[in-house]
Amino acid sequence: MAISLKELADKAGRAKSTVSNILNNESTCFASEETKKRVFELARKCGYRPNPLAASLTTKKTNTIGLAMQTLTYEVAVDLVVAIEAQLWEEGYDVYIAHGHRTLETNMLLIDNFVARHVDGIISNLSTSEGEFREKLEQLTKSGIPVISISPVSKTSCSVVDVDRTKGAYKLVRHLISLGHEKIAFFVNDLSGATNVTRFIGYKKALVEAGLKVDDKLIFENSGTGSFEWGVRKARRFIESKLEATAVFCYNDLIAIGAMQTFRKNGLKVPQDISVAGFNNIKMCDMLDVPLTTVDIEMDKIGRVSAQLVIQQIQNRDAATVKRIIDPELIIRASTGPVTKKQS
Amino acid sequence: MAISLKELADKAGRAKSTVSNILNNESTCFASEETKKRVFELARKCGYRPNPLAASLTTKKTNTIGLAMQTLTYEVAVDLVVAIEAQLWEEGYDVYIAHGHRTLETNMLLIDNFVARHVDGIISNLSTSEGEFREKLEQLTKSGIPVISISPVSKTSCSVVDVDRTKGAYKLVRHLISLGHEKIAFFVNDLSGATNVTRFIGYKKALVEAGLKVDDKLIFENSGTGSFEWGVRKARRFIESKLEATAVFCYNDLIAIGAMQTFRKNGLKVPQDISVAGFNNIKMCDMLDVPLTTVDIEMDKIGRVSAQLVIQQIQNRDAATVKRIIDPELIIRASTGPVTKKQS
DNA sequence: TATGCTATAGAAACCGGTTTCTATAGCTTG
DNA sequence: CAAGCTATAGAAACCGGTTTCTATAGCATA
Repeated sequence: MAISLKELADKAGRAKSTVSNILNNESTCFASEETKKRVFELARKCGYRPNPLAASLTTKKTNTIGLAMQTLTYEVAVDLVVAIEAQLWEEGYDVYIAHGHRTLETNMLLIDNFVARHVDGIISNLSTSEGEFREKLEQLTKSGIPVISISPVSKTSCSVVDVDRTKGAYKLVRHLISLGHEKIAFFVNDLSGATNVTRFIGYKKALVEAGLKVDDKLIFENSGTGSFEWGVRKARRFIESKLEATAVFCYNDLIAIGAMQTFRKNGLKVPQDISVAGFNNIKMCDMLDVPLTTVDIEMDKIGRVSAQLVIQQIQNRDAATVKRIIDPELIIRASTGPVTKKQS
Repeated sequence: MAISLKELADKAGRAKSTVSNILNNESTCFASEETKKRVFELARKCGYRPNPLAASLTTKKTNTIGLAMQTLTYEVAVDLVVAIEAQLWEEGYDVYIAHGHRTLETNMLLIDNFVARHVDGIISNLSTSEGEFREKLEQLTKSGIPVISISPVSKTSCSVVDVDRTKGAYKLVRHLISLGHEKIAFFVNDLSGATNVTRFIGYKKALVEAGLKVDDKLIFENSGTGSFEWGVRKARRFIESKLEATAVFCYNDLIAIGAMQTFRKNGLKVPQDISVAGFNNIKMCDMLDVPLTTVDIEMDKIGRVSAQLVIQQIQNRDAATVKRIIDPELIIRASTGPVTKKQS
């Protein structure tokens, strides 16, 4: 079906090196205008498309990026993929997608596989950042394969693009404080997770700055999936424990949505009796009976930036690695409001 | 960094053809046991990984599948991608992902790009099924590149895996009828869209079978995005038009959710005053104050089947093309209930 | 007229594998 | 002892490009 360079060259009555030159260096090549024209026309007529596999063999470029995702089922992850894919497509790169299956081992395999495929660069949104994995990323960067990590990787030499979740949490909690809230509960599923800690830091910072105390009883932590159901369970426990908190900051939107629904089912009005806020700004926030106040982490922007960055580093191998931490925006909706009842 | 076959062969004191043979045909190759052992050990020690680009050049296989998605931002699309990627990864295939940008032209480019990349097979979830595009898919199938289309492509020679949306709609509407509903509105965004028509057919079939008439006034059709907001608008119009319908069947869940919320905000109780049903069974259905009755289209299953099918057809080039139409399941939740008020 | 430059193009090597075809040593068999 | 196998391995061609290096024709120059 597909015609080869050799065949095309034969038809044009020229050597394949000549034809290759014409096709790749239209402007600088020394072929005569007439020959050029003939070759281009013939190529078009025959629908010639160079075999990128063969080309890669010598050029050492595949015009391919490996995108490793920890998960795809969460909405923000999808926003990321969409933005990355769109941007890379525009720039002429194709993207291999792979999603981790939770274990460090699989994640290592994913990356190795990308390397074996000779991708030009890697964008990793894997959540692993443990020693062995971090080392691998560093090693890749050093060996000339640009790596962009979308997720906090401390003390690493690879580039990082991420959201400043600490700042986001800080902004959110300041907002709650400005509404008069002094006892603000924090629903978080696992403080050992990197992105969770960052939010906790922002939470504490805002409280401390306002002269409020950080009360351990208000931290609802335990490991879980970060799901809607988890939010429901947490909210039940919250109600049972009869705390005086007037606001709840949930580490993600789904949890907030589960919590909010549970509060309302139990006769608590949101935001009159209790303010609820989430994190991430998934589309659902706007579809609720009481729209959810949250922090927009702008995953599409992160995606675009990551894609641009990886291309930049491919084109300029010895460009310095970069940390780009994006400042998220507070989205105020109806689920948070001023304190109405007196605190005892 | 990476060691080549030639270098490995030199270290082993053997010709590269010999080493290649050992590595690829462990069992049938004629090399002496001792040589085999030495080669394997050396390969492991040096971390030898064959360059798949070079190999593909002669084998004509890239162990690569192109996955073309019309959209990625809708939840069912993600379920599909996850299932496909997971299945293909298990079988040793890598997947190129690309998502269309709405136009027929871009979709054609996507496919051409996959072909140029020499993918072993293509899974297409593009919504285009117009003449030119269908022809392209057929042509690929004929030229030996297996294509699985996840979306109705009529009269085509490529394989199709899809949900029987007609049956799903039929089941759903029968359910409503069994609850006593006789006037059932249908919210659909564009009856010229292929998957929308299928639902409409099921809707009509169930009505006709039950001896009920299909009332044009109950069909709320116009083009739109199929979004939550669209459902809100439709529901407002529905309320204004003071129809006597006691149930609404929405062509997707988001629309149903928007509609349901609007009904409730306007004082209509769901399901007491009006039953609402959707289609697709997105996760949100279970998180609502009134969980949504819907049809589960089992995208993960579709994904797995598509992946298996494409591999099957790669391994057996002259396998017949297949149409596999999966029977979706009705999921009954709280948003639909028996008719309570007398119909006038 | 010999020399040298320029414009154009071809030959050949290479990328890193796979595959086919050939070679040889050592043994068995007639 | 010659003929023929068998077991093992190497040589070479090939896949489809890119890149470098060489060749030649035609013209200007000394």
